[in-house]
Amino acid sequence: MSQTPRQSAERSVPTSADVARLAGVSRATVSYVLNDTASVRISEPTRRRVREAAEELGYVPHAAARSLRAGHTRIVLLPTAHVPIGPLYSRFINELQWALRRLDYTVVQHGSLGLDGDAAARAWAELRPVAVLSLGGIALTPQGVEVLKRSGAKAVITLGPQHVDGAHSLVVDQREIGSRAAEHLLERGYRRIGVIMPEEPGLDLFSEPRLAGARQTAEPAGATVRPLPLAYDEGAANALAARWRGLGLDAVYAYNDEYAMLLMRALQDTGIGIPDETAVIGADDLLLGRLLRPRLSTVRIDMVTGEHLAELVDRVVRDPGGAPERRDLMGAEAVRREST
Amino acid sequence: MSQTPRQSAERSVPTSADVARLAGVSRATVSYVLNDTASVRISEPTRRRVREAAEELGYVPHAAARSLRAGHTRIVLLPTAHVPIGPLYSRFINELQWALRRLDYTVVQHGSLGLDGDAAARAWAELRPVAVLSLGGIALTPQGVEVLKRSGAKAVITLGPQHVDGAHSLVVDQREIGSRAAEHLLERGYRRIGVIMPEEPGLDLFSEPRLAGARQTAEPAGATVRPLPLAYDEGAANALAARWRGLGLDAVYAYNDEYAMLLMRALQDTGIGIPDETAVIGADDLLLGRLLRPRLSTVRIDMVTGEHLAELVDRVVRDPGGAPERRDLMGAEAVRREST
DNA sequence: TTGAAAGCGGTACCAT
DNA sequence: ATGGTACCGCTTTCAA
Repeated sequence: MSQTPRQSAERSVPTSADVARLAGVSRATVSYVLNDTASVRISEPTRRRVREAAEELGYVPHAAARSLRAGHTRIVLLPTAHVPIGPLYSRFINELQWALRRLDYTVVQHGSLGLDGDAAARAWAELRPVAVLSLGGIALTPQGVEVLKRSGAKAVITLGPQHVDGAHSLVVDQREIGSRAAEHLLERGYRRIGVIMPEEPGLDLFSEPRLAGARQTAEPAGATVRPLPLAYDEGAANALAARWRGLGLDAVYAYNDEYAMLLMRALQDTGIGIPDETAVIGADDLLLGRLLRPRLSTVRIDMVTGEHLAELVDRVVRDPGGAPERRDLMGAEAVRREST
Repeated sequence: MSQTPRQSAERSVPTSADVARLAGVSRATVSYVLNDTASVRISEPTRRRVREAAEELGYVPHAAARSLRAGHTRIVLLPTAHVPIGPLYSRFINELQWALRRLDYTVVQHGSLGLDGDAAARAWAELRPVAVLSLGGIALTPQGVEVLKRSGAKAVITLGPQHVDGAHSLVVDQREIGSRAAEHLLERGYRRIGVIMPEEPGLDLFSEPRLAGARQTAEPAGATVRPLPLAYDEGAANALAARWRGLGLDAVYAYNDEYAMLLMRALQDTGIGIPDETAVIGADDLLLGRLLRPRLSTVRIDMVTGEHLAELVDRVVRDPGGAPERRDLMGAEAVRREST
């Protein structure tokens, strides 16, 4: 009774050598059996002995040792931005992770903690990822790409506003969204357009190009575009609403549906009629927009799905030389409801 | 011109041996210099030569080789549930990741893809994580914990509804939330309480205990509690609203603010007065609740922060024998606005 | 101050 | 059908 109750108290992690010893075979044989190596025939009794020994010891292979020997990993590195960005985006990331898991990759999220692009790339390269998938906002320079590729990355894929030299870069242009919003407002006859610019740090990566898109579309048509900074907070919205009439705007593109809801409420509380006095359009087509009164017009964004992107990663990993994808990654389309 | 333009075209990843060769020193010296090993003095000229050689070759150490040698990793494994669960939760996860990064851990998200608890634990153990942090909903059995600990995990921490044998488990009780909501409704004099149960798969992990909490509090006080399944979708909400009066309820706890908004809109469209005919309370204290009319009463949830949890992980890793944390991890408090 | 060498845990080639 | 063994890249005694 005073003895070790179970072998589970053993303090050492069993290795394949332990399994081999217990089964009375060599480490090679253990490896063959446990990996079902096709190129070698092992007798059924031996297989059983090995399996039982492994089971009994609770043997678990050591991923690092394995990939050291193999010379490559199945790690897909996902550099992560610090800011959490909306329900749409986090759903996308989640989807992506699961799709990658399903393809048997190990997903490593890796924030770069204020390291500059190249130092970050070096830190990532230490893990010898087979692929790096950089999703917007993360600096990745051509040199960084070089480092990663030299360290064995088969696929370096960026998803962002511009092409990155050396990487397989999917250009997703946020300007499209602002452009569709502006286009819609113009069609409805509005000419003095405000554009909400979230003050939350990190979002400028999205808001700036959206503003630019709105400008590109509106200004040539003779409309004016005015950026309006706004924090995601009731007080800020009320303050903006209080000076609204002085701004002389007849419409506003509110970055996304959440900011639109915030602003719309403040405007309504100030007695500003929507859409009569000011039209409001959001983006993302969230359910909440349909629940507002008036129902919120919005820009629906069709992003590439996580599944699709995971497949792309896999394809590039298998055939790094393949031609870069050139599909459109994002479609955007205005949806008229009642607020415009 | 037809030659290799830069050394970057070399196909092999430089190792510390390459650096040693170029610097004219041994691999040991390279290791000493690059790691600033304190226990050994290397002359300044040598240091420089090594550093320059490393720089020139673009040397990046191999994390797997290092941790194989070291016998341990800095990996914190985060088993991930498939379902994305609300803005609060994803913010929490994000915070946690960053806090762990700041403490120099490598965060690996790992979905278990339909493996059962023990098989999943085995898969996780392959990575030899120094810590495993299981956040609710992920099955982790006592045997799984054993496997992980034997594989070298210093900390196996679970955050969930119940204690897991062998793990350092932080019990966070979702019932508290339902209980606070019910308590608030009772205080305001309501007695026939509906509880919205999201139909989205995965959320039952949260909604069931919240319902149980509401029951525990309401029924002893002579109130009735009626669960009401609802999909996150306008049509479903309208259908529920259409049969609302037949249900004979005077109040409803709507799982969280988002479902509350959905339901409230449908009830209002049906001409049901809030709170006069039916009171509504949500949970999570999202901004959107304050933007509704009437303003939405809610249950504010004070979860442990990501930073705090990361510190706990670090503490347990450093001192695995330490006494289990016993702080309350979640506070919940009803916030009255206008909908109750 | 520096170098030689053992060894971490697997895998796969070459013998037997 | 199985075993011996070199090797993946790095760290860390131990000697010189």
